[in-house]
Amino acid sequence: MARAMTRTLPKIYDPAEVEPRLYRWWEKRGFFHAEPDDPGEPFAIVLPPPNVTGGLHIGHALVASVEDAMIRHARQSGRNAVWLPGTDHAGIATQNVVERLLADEGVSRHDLGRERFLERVWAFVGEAGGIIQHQHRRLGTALDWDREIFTFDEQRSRAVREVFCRWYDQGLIYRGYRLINWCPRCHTALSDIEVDHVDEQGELAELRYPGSDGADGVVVATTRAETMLGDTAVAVHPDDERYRDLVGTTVLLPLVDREIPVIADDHVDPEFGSGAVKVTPAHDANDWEIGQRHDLPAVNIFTEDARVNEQGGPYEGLDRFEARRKVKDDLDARGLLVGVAPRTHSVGHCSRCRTIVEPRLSDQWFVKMTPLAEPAIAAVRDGRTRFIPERNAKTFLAWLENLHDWCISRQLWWGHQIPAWYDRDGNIHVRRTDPTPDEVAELGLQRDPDVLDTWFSSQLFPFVNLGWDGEVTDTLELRTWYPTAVLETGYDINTFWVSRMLMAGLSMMGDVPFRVVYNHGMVRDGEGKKMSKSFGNVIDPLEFIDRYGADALRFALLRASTAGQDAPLAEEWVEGARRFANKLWNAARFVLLAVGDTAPALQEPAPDALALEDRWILSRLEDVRTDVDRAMEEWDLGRVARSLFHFTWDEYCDWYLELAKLRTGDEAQTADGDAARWTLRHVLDQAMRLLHPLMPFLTEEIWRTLHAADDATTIQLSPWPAPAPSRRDAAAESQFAALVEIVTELRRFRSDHALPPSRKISVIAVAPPARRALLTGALDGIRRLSGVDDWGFTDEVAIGGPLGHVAVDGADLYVPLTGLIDLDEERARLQRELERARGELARARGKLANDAFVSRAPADVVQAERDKLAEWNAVAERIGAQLQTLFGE
RNA sequence: GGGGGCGUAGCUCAGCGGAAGAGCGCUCGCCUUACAAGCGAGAGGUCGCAGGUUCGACACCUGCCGCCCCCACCA
Repeated sequence: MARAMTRTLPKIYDPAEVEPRLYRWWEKRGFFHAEPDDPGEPFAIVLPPPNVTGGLHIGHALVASVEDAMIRHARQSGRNAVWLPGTDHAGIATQNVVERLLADEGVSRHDLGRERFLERVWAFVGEAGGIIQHQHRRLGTALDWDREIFTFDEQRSRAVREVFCRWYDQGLIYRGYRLINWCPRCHTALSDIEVDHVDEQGELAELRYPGSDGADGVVVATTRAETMLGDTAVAVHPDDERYRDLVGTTVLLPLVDREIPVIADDHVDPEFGSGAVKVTPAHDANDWEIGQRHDLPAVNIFTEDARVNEQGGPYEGLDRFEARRKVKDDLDARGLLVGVAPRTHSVGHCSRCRTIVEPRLSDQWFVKMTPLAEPAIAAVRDGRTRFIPERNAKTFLAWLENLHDWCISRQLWWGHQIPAWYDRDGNIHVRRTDPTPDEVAELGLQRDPDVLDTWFSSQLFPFVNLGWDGEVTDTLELRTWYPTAVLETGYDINTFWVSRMLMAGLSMMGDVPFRVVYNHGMVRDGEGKKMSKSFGNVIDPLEFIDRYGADALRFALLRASTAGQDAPLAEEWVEGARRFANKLWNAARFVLLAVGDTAPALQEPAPDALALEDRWILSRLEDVRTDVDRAMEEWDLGRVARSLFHFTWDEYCDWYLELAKLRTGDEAQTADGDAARWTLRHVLDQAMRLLHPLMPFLTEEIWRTLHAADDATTIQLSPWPAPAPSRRDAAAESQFAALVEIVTELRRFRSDHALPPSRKISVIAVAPPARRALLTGALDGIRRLSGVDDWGFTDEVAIGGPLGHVAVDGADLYVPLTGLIDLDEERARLQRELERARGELARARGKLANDAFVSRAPADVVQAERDKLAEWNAVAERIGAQLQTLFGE
C-alpha cells in the first residue's frame, strides 16, 4: 500500500480493550447527561430499578439492551433524551437476603435490634448498588448517572410519605382488620400478587360433625382438616332440601367440643360433596365473607409461625401440617373421619421464600383500589397509554377491573415506615412530619412499626425521578420529561409495577406516567427453557461480556427478540454475535485500507460517476434505512437487528466489498476508484450509525477511526441517517440481481464440477443485444467473483469441443469443457437443471390453466406468472438444446 | 373455571394472501491480498391435524390435538 496508513485497526476486534476505554470517555465527556432545556423533543425512559439484592441477571441485560437502544436512537435522532437510573430498596427481598447472611453468622435480626439491623442492610445495599452500577457500565448503558436515585433515599422518602398522607386524607388509605396473606416464615403480610399459586396433591377429608342432640349431624369436606379447630359454623345452601331441618340447629364440633350453628348461605354449592361446608372465618377468605354475613365469630387458631395456638387445646404447639395429620387421626379414632380422597388443589406460596402462605386475620393498612383504577382504565381504553404488544392491554384491563384493595403494610424493618402514630386512646395520627417529643409525651404517641410494601415507593418512580417529592412538585424536569416516552419492562411485572405507576401517576400528576408500555419477553435458554438456578442454566451477563463483549451479548439478545415473545439465548448466539462484530471490524479495516488518506478529500461523486454496484448498495442502504426506521417506530428491535445483520454481512461485505476491491487497488487513482472509495466509506458510516443503538462500542470505535474524530466527537451525537429517496434505484437493484444470478450459477457450475478457485474458466455468452449491453458494465465484477479469466460474447456458439451450459435469466453461458471436467458429470448436472426447470414450469402452467385465476387475480399477478412461465420455458428449452448438442438426447 | 401465547429445516426462532427464510448444526470444496471468529457451494420442511373462506392459504375463520403462561374466593 503506497498511501501512508494513518489509521489502522488490529486484525481481531478486542472488546475487552475497546469497551471499558470508550465507556470511561463517554462518561467523562458527559454524553449521557441531559438537561431539560437542551434542544430537541423530550424523550425520557425510566430504568426499571433493579432490586439491590445482588447483581444483575440476564433479564436485566435484555432490559438494558432494549432501553439503551431506544435512548441512543432517540438521541441520534435529535431528541432531548434522558435515561433515568435508580435502584429499588426491595423491602422484603433485601431483608430476606440480609437475614440469610446474618443466619450464616448465627445471628437473627432480633438479636441485633431494629436499628443495628438497618445499619447492616444499608451497608449491604451500598455494596450491591455498586455492583449493579458496574454491571450497567459494562453493558454500555447511556444512563444519566447524575440523576441516579434510590427508592429509599431522603428525597424519595419524603415523596412516599407525602403520597401516603394525601391518599389517607382522600380516604384512599385506611387501616382495617382483615384476612390477609401471611407468610409464616417472613412474618409479614403480603399483597395478593405476592402469592404464587401452585397446584399440589392433597387429600380431601370428609368429616362428620354430630348433631348437638346426638343425631347424625352433617358431613363436611376439607383439604385442611386442622382448620376445623377454628370452625364457627356449618353452612348449607338455603334451597337444599336435605338440610332444611338442620338449618337453625347446632352441631358439635369434635375434638374441641364447641357447639356451632348450621346456617344457610347462597355461596354454598349444593352439588359439591355433601353440600355442607365447614366455616372457618379466620382462615379462609370465603369463610370470612360468610362469617361477615352471618355475624359469626372468627377464631384464630394459629401463631405467627403457623403453629396451633391456645385455641387449639391439645393441639397447641403443633405446626399446621402436624396438626392436620393428628386431627385426621383423632377423628378417625372416633369414627368421625368419613372418607379420604386424593385431590389436587391450588396452594399459595410466598413469592419470596416459597413458604405456603396462611390466611391470617390482622390489622393492616390498605389502599382502596377502585377510585385509583378507574382513571387508569380510562387511560388505557382511550389510548393515552398504549401497550406493545397490544394484546397485553386486554390482560391488563381485566386485572384492573377486578382489583381487591391493596394491602400495603409489611411487618418488616427494611422499608419506608408508615407515618402513623397511635395515641393512648387508640386514635390514628397520620402525619407529614414526625411528632415533637412534647406531642409524644402529651398524647402517648407510638409509631406504627410496620413498613410499606416496596411497590408503594417504586410506583412513584416516573415522577420522583424527575424531582417530585411532595414539597417540590413542579420542576423543569417534570415539565419537560413527564410523561415519559416509553416504559419498557417484562410482562411479568405489569401488575406489580406498571399498573401502580399508572394509578399513582394519574393520581399525583394528573397525567399518565408513560405513553407506551413496551413489554419484552422473558429470556430463556437455548432450548427454550426458563432460566432458573435449579436447572443450572442461568447466565451471568458479566461472564458473557468478558468472553464475547457487551456488543455481542446485546446484539444476540436483541436479534432473538420479538415484542412480548420470550427470547431464547444460548452461548452460541452470543458467539455468533461476536463473529458478526468481528466481521464488521474487518470490513472497517478493509475500508480504511482502501480509502486511506484520501478520505477527507473524497467528494460525493456525480450520479453518472457511480458504478452499478455503487448504485445498488446505495439503493439497498436506503431500503434498509427505511425498514429500520419503520421497525424503530414499531419498537421492533429484533427486526432492526436482523435487517442490519443481513445488509451489512450478506450484501455489503459479501458482494459490495468484493466488487470494490477491483476498483480501489493501488493503481486505481481514477474517478471510478474514488467513486468506489466514497461509497465504501459512506455506506460504512451510515451502517455504523444505524447499528449504533444496538452495538454502541464497536460502532463508536469504527466510526471514530473512520472520521479521525477528535475527543469531543461521538457517533452518539452524529445525526441519524436521513431519508434519501433519490438513492433508490430499482434498475440498479434488478441489474445487480442479474449479476448475482450469473455469479451464483457459475459458482454452482464450478462447485458441481469440483473446480478449485485457482482453476479459471472461460465463458462464451449468448445474449440478446440489450442484455449484452447491460452485462458489459458488470463484467469485471462477474469475472472476478466467479473465477472467469476469459469472457466473450457471441451471437451463436461455434466453438470446437464440448461446452458446458449454464442458463441464467435472459442469457446462455457456455463453458469450454475440454481438459476441464468429466462430460458425464455435466450431463447429470444438466439433467438436474432440466428437472428443476420443468418443475417450475409445471407449477406456472397449472396456475395459468386455471381460468378462475386468470380472470380473478389482479392483472399484475397474472402477468408475473406469465413471465415466469416464459422464463422457465426458455431455460428448459436451452438446457434441452444443450443436452441435444452434447449428448444427442 | 376464565384469559392469553406457542406449534414453520436436526435445534432455536423470524416471516407471510400470490415462487418456503435466518442463525446454529450437517455435507462438499477453498489459507481468493478485511476477516479461517473467514469464503464458496449444498443437503434438509406435505409450515401440528381436520374442515371452511378465496382464483389462490403456511398465512384469514372454525373445530380439534399437543406444549406453555397468567388470572380466579375449586370447601
